Amino acid sequence: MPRTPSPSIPAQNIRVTLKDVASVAGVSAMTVSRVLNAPDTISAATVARVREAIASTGYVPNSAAKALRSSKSRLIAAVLPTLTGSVFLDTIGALTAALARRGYQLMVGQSGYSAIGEDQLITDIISRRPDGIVLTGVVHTDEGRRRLLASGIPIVETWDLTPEPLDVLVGFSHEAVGREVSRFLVGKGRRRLALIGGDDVRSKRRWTAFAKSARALGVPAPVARFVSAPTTLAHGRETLRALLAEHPDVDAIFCSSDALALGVLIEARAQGIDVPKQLAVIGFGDLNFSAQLDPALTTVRIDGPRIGELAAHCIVARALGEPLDERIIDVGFTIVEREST
Amino acid sequence: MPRTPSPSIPAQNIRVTLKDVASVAGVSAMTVSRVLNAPDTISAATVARVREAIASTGYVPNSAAKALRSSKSRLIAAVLPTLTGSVFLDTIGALTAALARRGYQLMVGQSGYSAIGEDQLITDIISRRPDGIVLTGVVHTDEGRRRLLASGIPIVETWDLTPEPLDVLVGFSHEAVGREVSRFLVGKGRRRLALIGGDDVRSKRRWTAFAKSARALGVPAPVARFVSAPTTLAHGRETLRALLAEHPDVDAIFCSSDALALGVLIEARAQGIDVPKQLAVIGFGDLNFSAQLDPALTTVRIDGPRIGELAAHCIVARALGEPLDERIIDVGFTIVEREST
DNA sequence: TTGAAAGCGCTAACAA
DNA sequence: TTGTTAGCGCTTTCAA
Repeated sequence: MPRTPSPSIPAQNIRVTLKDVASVAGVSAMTVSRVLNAPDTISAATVARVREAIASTGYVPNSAAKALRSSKSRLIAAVLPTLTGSVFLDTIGALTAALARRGYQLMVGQSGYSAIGEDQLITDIISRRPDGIVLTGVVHTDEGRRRLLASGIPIVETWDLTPEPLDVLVGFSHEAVGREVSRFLVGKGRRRLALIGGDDVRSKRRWTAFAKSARALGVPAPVARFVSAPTTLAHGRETLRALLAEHPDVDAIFCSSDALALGVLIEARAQGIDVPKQLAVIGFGDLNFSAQLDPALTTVRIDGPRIGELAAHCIVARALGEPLDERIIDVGFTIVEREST
Repeated sequence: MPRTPSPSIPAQNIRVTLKDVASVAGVSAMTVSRVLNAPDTISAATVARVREAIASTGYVPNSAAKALRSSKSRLIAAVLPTLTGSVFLDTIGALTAALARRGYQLMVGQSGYSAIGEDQLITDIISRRPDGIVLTGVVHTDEGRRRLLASGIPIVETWDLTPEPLDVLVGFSHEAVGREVSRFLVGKGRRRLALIGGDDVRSKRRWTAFAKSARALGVPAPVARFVSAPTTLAHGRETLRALLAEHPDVDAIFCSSDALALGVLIEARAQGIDVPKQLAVIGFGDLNFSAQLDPALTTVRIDGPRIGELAAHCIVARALGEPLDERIIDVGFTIVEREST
């Protein structure tokens, strides 16, 4: 019978309640509650006695009861397209850690890359009455935005500087990225620019600014190819092949992800194309392998963990009704120049 | 005042309760509850009337009240070391999706690679009264295991075939991986084996079996280098350099992750070492870029999403008190042979 | 097929 | 500093 708890385990039972602790300690339930939530208001002797009772009974508070009574769930919901291979992972990881430090738990919802199921997801989230919702790289249907807003739950959007945020926003301007990358490439003497991106809204916004800026700088109109998200190395290889077949004179490529860029690098080598001499390649994301590639990959770096930490700060402040210095935080980005351009 | 909800938004309010819906529909609260949870027991006409009232009021159930009364939270907690760069991501992603399909939400806890804070994490998790807990790649302190068990909450461990599972287990044998990889390499004529791994328990278990099997096959004792988790490409480069400096005759390397293996590949190329002629390289994880590398990387493939789906199946079955066919599920692994060996 | 009463475990509000 | 009362929103149980 290896699964029977050994007798050394205290009589911990999931059904131990505040009342049980109270009667063991010889105080009222309210006093136990105060020891847990505001020990300063209770005499040291009582606190000690109650703490002992808690330990001996193995009491663990019931968050559902707490949430029901106090209307505070200490739960934050995060919505992102998918967990798998996501550029948002560092953000979500940092968010989880920063929230845990503040006594909040994270609930994860994957919206997928389509709007299907989003409605159900939103209902599920609202039904938990989280103290806040962090949206990451998610574009909502109007209906979804409306329901989220109507719920009255504080919302922080991240990874995007939209013109009309729902409430608080922590991100950067994808337009600025597109513009600066095209300036950077043209500044390096490139004239036939191209972009390979995912078919998501953020990538499209970078493209629009990229193309517009290139034209303003007097070089020929760039060309673009879009692949279905999430973007992979294989996409990069295939798309470079197709792109060069049609536009052999392209001399610079902006890839929507470092994975795509790695694919481009590999395909270029396979075709005997010299990077950066014949072709400049710049990625997006600065994954941990990018600096180590040969040639080392020039890329756009976003401080994902910082976004997560700021989002945690903002959403907790909003949840507690504290004032926020700014409603829109631009974390910016950096073009990390390496060997591939 | 752009933040004031537009008047077209229905009077959705987070404070709409079952009672409100009931009075709008002209029925009792209990009837509304039944329409939501067991519509078959209610007449079609009443169902329609209640559904209308729900829509017009914008009612969203309160999970905390539901959980408190019914002792069912429809919440599953997942514990993993870290979200960032984790080999478990596909598993967690699939788990989240599979649970959502069954009406369950996922709560994420990061235990870190140390035991610090694990105790607090466990308390936080138990206090939510999740219907189940999925443990992924986490080795617990005895105290932690005891408290988890004492909580009475169903537990599924994943990614590991430990000799004494807490309850249900979905994983594979790290010993078998180590053994098979050494057999594979020796079968290819290699004799001076080496391993580069993370300093986690699973990696160490693979190493022990790898070394033992190699000796049994009559080749010299393999050498190993361990780096702090999570493993990166940079670790791979550095460690290969150090390893070859000391053991220049090594002719095969088993890396604990494909990221490490990529680093080894890059460093080998930088040093003018021919892979696979002079050095065979095998990774672990089969990341999406591994097949595209040059040379394409031989690696050990684990079906991460399958583990997540099976874990979802098991934990939900346990939560509902349904019988389970097996308590230990071995998903196995595959050595995917490519160009690097 | 529907309703009424009770209470899940906790804390806000008030009282002592 | 501590206790009492009431009730958060829902579902279990019993009754009709």
